[in-house]
Amino acid sequence: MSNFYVTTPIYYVNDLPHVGHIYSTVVCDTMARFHRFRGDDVYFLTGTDEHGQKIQRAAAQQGVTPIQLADRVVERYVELWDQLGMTHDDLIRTSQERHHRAVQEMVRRIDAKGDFYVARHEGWYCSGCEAFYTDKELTEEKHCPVHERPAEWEAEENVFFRLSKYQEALLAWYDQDPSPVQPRSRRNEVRAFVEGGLRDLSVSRTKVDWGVSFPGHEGHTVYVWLDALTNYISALGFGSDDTSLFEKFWRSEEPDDQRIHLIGKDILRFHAVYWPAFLLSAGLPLPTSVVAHGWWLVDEKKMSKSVGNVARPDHLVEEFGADALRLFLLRDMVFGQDASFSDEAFVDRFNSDLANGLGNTLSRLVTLSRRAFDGQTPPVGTEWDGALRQFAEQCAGDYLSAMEESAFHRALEALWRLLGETNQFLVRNEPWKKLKNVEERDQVACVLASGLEAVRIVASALLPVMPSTAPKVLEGLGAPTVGNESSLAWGGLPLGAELPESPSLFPRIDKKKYFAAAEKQAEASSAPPPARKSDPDATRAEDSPQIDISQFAEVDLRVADVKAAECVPKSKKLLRLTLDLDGVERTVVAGIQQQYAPEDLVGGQVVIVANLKPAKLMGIESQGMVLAASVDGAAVALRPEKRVPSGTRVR
RNA sequence: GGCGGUGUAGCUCAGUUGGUUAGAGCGAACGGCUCAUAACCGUUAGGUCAUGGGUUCAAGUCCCGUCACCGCCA
Repeated sequence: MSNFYVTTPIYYVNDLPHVGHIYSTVVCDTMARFHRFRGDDVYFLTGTDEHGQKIQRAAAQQGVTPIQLADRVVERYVELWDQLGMTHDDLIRTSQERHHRAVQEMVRRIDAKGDFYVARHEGWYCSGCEAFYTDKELTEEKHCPVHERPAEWEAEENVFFRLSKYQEALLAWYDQDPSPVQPRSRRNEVRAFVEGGLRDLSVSRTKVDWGVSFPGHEGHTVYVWLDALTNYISALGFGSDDTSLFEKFWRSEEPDDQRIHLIGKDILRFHAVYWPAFLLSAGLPLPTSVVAHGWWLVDEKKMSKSVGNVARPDHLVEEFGADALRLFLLRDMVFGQDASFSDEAFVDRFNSDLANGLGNTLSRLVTLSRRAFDGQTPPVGTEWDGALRQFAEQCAGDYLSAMEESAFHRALEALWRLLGETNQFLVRNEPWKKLKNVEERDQVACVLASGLEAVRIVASALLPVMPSTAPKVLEGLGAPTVGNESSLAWGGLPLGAELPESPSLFPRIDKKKYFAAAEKQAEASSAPPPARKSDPDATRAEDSPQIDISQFAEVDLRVADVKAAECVPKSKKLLRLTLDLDGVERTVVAGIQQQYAPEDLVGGQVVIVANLKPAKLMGIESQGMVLAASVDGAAVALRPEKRVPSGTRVR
């Protein structure tokens, strides 16, 4: 038995929870449950990242305090994790006092090591990124390359961390075998970055009040990443009076103990470069692995079509249960890679794996056994089928090794291979033809017991993945509803046990009906599709400050005909549109190239803000702005339901 | 521009240290069966393994070039 510590990223409270957050947390929860299943001592942490200028500003805009804003979003996370059956041991919030203390302790340790110095720093600053940019990195208009809004020239006297000092130590760390940075392609990426030379890192801010105050530097707060990363140990009591968890899950040096940070690939650098450097400086152990997973992508094109993405993940949960979503997320993504999220894929997976696979196999076995053995599993003394047993042992072994490698898709594949084999086994033996034949009773018992046993093993292995329905399957088999690794061994099925009438655990989804209904609902509520990335627009409508009608009237919205459209060279996002506005030609640049091809728009109509000050984008003057719903950064253009004269006012 | 990755059946992906007719699941078609949730079982799907060249007795699997997409960096 070893200590197993696993963490999700801490989620920024600027953003409401979406598939990406759900996925990270589901993966960690599954890992945590799997390790408990194996008998490890597990600590599973999730949390929220609440500091920074972005939150400060968003709160000010909404007329609330930062902590009020954070509380509101955290509440949503708590509800969601509850709904999804997450078993985290703690949820750390960076606004908590225990966290502040730990961050300050971290700062003191790094300081004691002599790894801080003060320097004046001047440059283009983007508050969205909370980072400085060089001239070259900005766009021609001095806009932030990420947020595409103006960067501000700022000067600060900052505390710097001697990151460059740790270059060699980091490279040596990456080169351990197995590498602590997973998957391998990510390790290479990080290694290349570090090899290219590290610049010291500015780790204090004077423009941000909403943060951890920097010990010894009045008016400075700690850089958000130094602050945020420390959550992984602050939650364990680092810097507090009680460091028992910290000693056990972070400081222990047992070779089998693990400290795993599961992260999205976008925050790899912070976790694989900055965080280990901070820890090295502070004289603390490093994580044993930093595992980066891919993104769930939403296929925009399918979104409004008859089949595709019409429902949000939370609707899927409401309708089909958290376990179905958990299975889908783990089974349909090759771990580490990107995958596309569509509810068509979800429904297909549900029907083929849960309804037809697990549910139906359970159902046919239970019915047969109840009929043959008077409502019970086959009698005590029944022999097992050797071939099926061997097959099951092979699959269970594959499952275990795949789970250890976080290869969830392969682990699940192994279980469904066993279900497939079980169905073939039944057809080969045709027990239903032998029910009435007394002479063949032993053989029927052997076949049914072995079939039930195979399903029992599958259900036991599913406990970490489908924590609320796997026990129901086990219950349906008359087997114990809890389990550990030894439950995967052949022969655990109670013989001669009462077998409840099989309930339909996973009723097949009628795909046509489902999509017809879902589409109607989507139209009615115009539910936004699942979000993917953090998005400043993802705040709730009721959070926006109110304006009066005259303010609205200042905005001149007009319908315009699209005469021509072309991609802006060298831009991934921008389209140059030539519009006709009541006979007057206008050029408008719109950031919708990823969702619309030029030919999708030409001949149609769009709504524009007609009295917007012209602005140059990629060297083209844009005389207006196309209105579009921003769904997590992806544009859905607003277009009149029917054609109206060009220049018609919108109000 | 530099570095790295990917490109295999309609879809999602496996393909070990190069070796007989390139695989799985899903979807589709046909047949079978009837215990079961219109399920289940069997058969079929004829894919230039992105592309051009090279090494080899033999290459999806190694080498070089090209194209496309993606990631990191500049």
